[in-house]
Amino acid sequence: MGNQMNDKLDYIIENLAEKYPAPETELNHNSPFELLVATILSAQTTDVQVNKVTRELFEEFNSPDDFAKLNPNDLADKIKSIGLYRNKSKFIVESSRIILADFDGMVPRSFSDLLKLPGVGRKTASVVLVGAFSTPAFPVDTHVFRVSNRLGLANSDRVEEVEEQLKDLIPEELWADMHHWLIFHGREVCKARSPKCEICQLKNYCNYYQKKGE
DNA sequence: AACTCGGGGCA
DNA sequence: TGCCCAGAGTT
Repeated sequence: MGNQMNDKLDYIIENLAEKYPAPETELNHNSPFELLVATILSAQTTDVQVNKVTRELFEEFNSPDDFAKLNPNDLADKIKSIGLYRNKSKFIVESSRIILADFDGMVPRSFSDLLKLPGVGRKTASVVLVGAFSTPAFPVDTHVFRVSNRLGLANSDRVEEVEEQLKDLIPEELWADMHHWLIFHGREVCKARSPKCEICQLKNYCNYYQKKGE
């Protein structure tokens, strides 16, 4: 049983070496703050639109100081194309104010402090820790959650548990690569609604695929 | 635990 | 043109 898991993990790790396209969906950023904003904007939002909107925003504004001065309604007008824009505008302005008031104008570098910012949950906090501060973390978004459960790398309906199970299973030096791979695989193959099991190299290791065949 | 926020993309 | 997709906060 543990052996099956090891075989499966080994197989996936070997396939990591096989190149998968660099995620152009990766949130680009020139500063921790820009990554924070981009990640808040990305919630519940499929894709590259976020990079475009973020670039436009940061041509005009740069620092928490700039954003803290904004009227959330004005910011909302600039980010309409990504949806949920009223919430996200409020989150970004309010987070900027908290960063100025409580964190010396610097994006906090700890998980617990990041969670104090509105619009920042465990997924967003983890993305910032990894992307801005090279701090080991394992962001569990819906791709990671779904793919891990289907493949049997994790088994839980709770995000926190999936995160713990993955961290226990995967050697820390592989967290980043595994994370990229899970997201890529979730987007391109192991899709939420119509997974392309026929082309999946891992179907023979997959709980979901086997259950489907029964 | 269920509901809300909102658009873009694709069948 | 309607259905599907993706997190965090609130009730």
